[in-house]
Order: sequence, then C-alpha cells, then structure tokens
Amino acid sequence: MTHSADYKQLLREAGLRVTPQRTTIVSLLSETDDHPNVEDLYEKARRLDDTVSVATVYRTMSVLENAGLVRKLVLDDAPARYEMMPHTDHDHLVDVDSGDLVEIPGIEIATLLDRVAAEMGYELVSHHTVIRARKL
Amino acid sequence: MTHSADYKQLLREAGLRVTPQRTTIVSLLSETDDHPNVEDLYEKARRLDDTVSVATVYRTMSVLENAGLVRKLVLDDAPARYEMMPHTDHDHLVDVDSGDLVEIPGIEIATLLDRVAAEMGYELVSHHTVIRARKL
DNA sequence: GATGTAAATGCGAATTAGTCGCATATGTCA
DNA sequence: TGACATATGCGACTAATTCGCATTTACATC
Repeated sequence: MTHSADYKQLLREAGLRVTPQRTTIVSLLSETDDHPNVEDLYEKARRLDDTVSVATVYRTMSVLENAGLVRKLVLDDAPARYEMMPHTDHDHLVDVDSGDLVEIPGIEIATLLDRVAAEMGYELVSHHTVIRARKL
Repeated sequence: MTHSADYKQLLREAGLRVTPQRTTIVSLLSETDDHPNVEDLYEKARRLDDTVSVATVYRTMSVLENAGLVRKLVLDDAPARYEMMPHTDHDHLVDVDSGDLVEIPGIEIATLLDRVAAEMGYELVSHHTVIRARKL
C-alpha cells in the first residue's frame, strides 16, 4: 500500500491539479490488478469519498489519459476499461468464453508494429492490440 | 461494377436470406474503398432504396459480421466502421493528424499474434490491431 | 494567512450509438 | 400457391459518455 502522497506527486508532476477526487481515483487504479471500467471506479471511489460523481470519473480518466498516466482499453461490446500506464509495455487478450481480460507480456508486438509503421512512412504514436482467443 | 446477382449469391452461400436491403448494403460495402460506418451506409443505401431503415443497417451489419462476410472495426472515439471481409488479411493505421484510416498490408502482424496466443495456451479467434501514427 | 482567478466538481439534462418490441411484409421451401 | 419463419420499419428504449451551468476549490501571489 503506497502512501497517497505518492499519487499526489504523480499528478503534480504531470502538471495536473491535485484534487481529492483525482487522488482517490489514481490510488484505486494504481492498487488494483484488474482493469476496471468507469462504473467500477465510481463505486469504489464512492466508498472512500462520497462526493465523487460519475462525471468526474469520466473527466478524470480523460485527463489522465491525455497526460499519459493511464491507458484506455476500448473493447468491442463493453464499456472502456482503464489501467495505469504500464511501465512494461503489453497488449491484451480476451478469453471469448469467459470474458476474462489477460495481459500479453513482452515487447514483441510493439516492436513489430513500430517497424511496420516506419515502413509505411509513419511514426508510431500508440497502438492498440486486442486478441480474442479460446483456451486450447 | 459487379452485377448484383453476385451479391445475392454471396448472401445465399452464407446461408442468409436474400432481401433487397441486404443486397443493397452488401453491394455498397463491396464497391467502396473506404471504411464506412452505419450512418454512411444508411445514407447511401437510402438513395438507392428509400425503404431501408437504420435499424436494418445495424441488424444487417451484425448478421454479416456473424456470417464472417464483414469485419467490424472498433475505434476509440468514433462509431464502428465496416469492411467486407478481406481476403488478404490486414490491419489498420489511423493518421492522428488527418483522421485517415489506411490499411496495413501483409500477414506479419497476424502471424505474430497467432504465435503469441499459442504460447499463452490459447487458440486465436480474431484480433484487432489499430496503430495510431503520424506521418514522418 | 487572505485573496483572485482559472480550473475542477456535482448535478441533471442532453447526446450518441446501438438495441428492442411489435405489427406488417416478404423470402423460402414444400 | 400457401404456410411459416424471418426480416423489416418504426419509434421507443438503453447504455455509455458528454455537456452546461452554478458552485466550489486549488494554487499562485501578495
């Protein structure tokens, strides 16, 4: 359990205003293993601070995403999920039977996409890879 | 310009009922280079056949997708776009400055993802890769 | 610490993309 | 041709997200 001062620091360093709502949201997202959506975050945040509104969760996620602190995972037929910007780059795999979302470790995919973009005359800004798969 | 009988055939072979609306939609989608969304398709279809409704376009896209005739491209912050299922597999690159969507040719990406899934004990069902990039 | 100001928040209303229920129309198969 | 399942149009509905606006708050400056 990291001290909340760390999360405040994180916000400050990103040039963002430090509000209790943002601090709460960042700490929740930092200290979870899964990939919550806005509703999940809203409910958890509510328990810690009953002033936070859904609108703020949405706005905060957008701010954090723009600041490069969080990553938004857009799925086919479910609300977007979020994770703190991973230090170790990874992509995602959705188990089509269970709906589970698991991380694909490694930089292999990113490396390839980087090269592919370059070959097409582009500089890669970001990428989004979701594999849908079934357990063997 | 392909004869509409071909599109009817395509539907029939997929085990789907051949309706004028479906034929119109398939022909529009087959004969375009870009990746239209439902609204685009609806407007174009309307011009050819003023009975078609938005609901039918949505339903048709869903039917075609399930039948494996069409591929749905889910984007970050825009309505889904569609393309006829490509014979040559490819992924997509969005130019972040212009919003253009271009195709990434080749099977390199698919091959890698296939291998990655297998290494994790999964069989790949489908994948979705969108690169956001900027012209060099 | 007090204070001015831009930015953040809560609330509920609005918007957007997509789905659904139902009555009617139509494709398909015998 | 007739029967029946399926597709369609329409408008109502839902879910996810955004927005407008009045109020509050963070933070730079004094």
